[in-house]
Amino acid sequence: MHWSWMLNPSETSIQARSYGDHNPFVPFPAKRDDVNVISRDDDEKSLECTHPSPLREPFRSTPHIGDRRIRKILASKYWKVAPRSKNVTYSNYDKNLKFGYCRRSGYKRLRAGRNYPFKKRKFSYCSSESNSDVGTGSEGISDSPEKNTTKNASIPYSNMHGVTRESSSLADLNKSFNSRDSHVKLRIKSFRVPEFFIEIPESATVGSLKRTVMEAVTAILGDGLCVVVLLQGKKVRDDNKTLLQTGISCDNHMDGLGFRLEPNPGGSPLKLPRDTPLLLARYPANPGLVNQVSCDPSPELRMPNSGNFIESYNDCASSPTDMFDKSTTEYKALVPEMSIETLAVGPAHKKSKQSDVAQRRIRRPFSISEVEALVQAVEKLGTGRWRDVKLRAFDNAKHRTYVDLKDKWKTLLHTARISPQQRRGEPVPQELLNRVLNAHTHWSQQQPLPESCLVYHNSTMIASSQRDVDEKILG
DNA sequence: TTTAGGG
DNA sequence: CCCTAAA
Repeated sequence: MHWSWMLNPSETSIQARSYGDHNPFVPFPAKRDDVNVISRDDDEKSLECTHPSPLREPFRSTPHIGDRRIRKILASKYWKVAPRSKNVTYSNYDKNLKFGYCRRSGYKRLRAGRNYPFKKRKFSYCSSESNSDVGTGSEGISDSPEKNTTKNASIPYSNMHGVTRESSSLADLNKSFNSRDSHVKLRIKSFRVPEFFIEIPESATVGSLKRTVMEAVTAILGDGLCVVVLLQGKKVRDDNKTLLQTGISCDNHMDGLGFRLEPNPGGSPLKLPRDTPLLLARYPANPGLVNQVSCDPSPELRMPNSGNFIESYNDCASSPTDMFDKSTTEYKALVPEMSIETLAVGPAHKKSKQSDVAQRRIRRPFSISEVEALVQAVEKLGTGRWRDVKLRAFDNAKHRTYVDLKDKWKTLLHTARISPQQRRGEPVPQELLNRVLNAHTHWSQQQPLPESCLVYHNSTMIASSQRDVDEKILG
C-alpha cells in the first residue's frame, strides 16, 4: 500500500518569518495570491522573500574549503534542514556510532566520510533573542504588521536581486516616500509551496518520508516555478516595464502587489529584466539567496547608532545593491552572511567583512552529567584526542564539538585549580574536579600511548594525587 | 579536519 | 565560545 499526500500550500509553506530571525533563506515559493505586506515604518515596506533552495548543495561532499564564508553557509541552520537526505552512508554512520561504542578502528574507517559538525555558529539563529519575534511561527503569513522594528525578523533589502526563480509570494505595501528614484523595498513575508503529490510506501520510515518531501520540494524549487507579479489581481506580463511604469513605486500604495509562483512552462526560471533599475545583482552560483526588494531612497535617515553597524552599512551602501535596512540593529544576527555578501557587489566589498560575522552560538553550559561523560572519556583517551572524546562521549550531542570539549576541559581544569569560593555557575562535584586534575596529571606525563588509554583507571589517578588536589584547593 | 592555545 | 596557526 502506498499513501499519497496532497500537500496543501498552507501545510507546506515555509515562512520566512519562521526563521526570519535565524534564517532568511526560506526555500519556498508560493502559489498564493495572498500577499502580505508589512510596513515596518513609514518609509519602508518590504517583502520578506523566501529563498531558492540550496538544499541540493552537496553539503556532505563539500570539501573543507578555505572560504570561511562558504563554511558558514554550510553550517547555517538552513542546511540542517535537509542534511543527509542524500547521504545514506552518513546516516548509517550516525546510527552506528553510539556512545562509547566505537572502537579505534571504527573511527578511522568512518573518519573519512564523517561529517563533523564544524562551524555551527549559524545555528544560534534559531534560539537567540531573535526568537522572540519569530514567535509561534505558525503558519501563515501573518497579516499582522511587524511591530518590532528593531528585532524584526524580516530582512530588509534595498534592491531586487534576481528573485530566485523558485520564489514568489505576495506582498503589498503602503508607504509614504515620495522620492523619485526611490527603491521599492518589499518584504515577502512568506512563500508557499504549490500543491504537489507524493507517494510512498507505508513501510517507509518517517525519515524517508521527510526526504521524499524535501526532494519534491527541492525539485519544484529547482526549476519548475516562475514568479508572476500581480498588481491589483492582474498579472503584469511586460517584463520590460519599469516598476514605476507598472505602478510599483514607493509613492503608491502597494496593497495590490503580489507575487505568485506558477509552474514554469519552459523550466526556465523567471528572470528579471536587466534594464530594471532595481535589478542590481544576480545571484551567484549559490542558489541559497533571497531576493530582496526594497524601497529606501534615503538610507542615511535611518542610520543606526551602532558603530559597527554603521560601518558595515556604509560599506554596503556604497553599492546600490548593498543597501539594507539599518533600522534593524540586529541585522547581523538576522541576516545570514551569505545574503549580505552576495549583496555586496563590486568594490564596496572589502568592508562588508563585518557583515560576514556569524552569529555567536548560544551558550550552553555543560551539565554535570556532561562533565561526567567528558571526564570519563578523557580519563580513558587522554587530553589530546578531542575528536575521539567527542565521538566516544558526545557523538549524539551535535551542539558539542570537539573544540567545545577541549575548551570545557580547559575550564574544568581551571575550575579545579581555584578555590571553591572562586567558582561560578553550577557547582561541579569535587569528585569530578579531582578526577580532572588526576587525569590531567596522568596524561600530561604519559606519552601518547594509544593502548595505555585502555588500562587507565580512575582509582589510580585519584589515589595518586588526591592529596595534592586537596592541598591546591585549600591554597 | 584536528589539535592546541590565545582571546 | 570564538578565532586560528599548525600540523
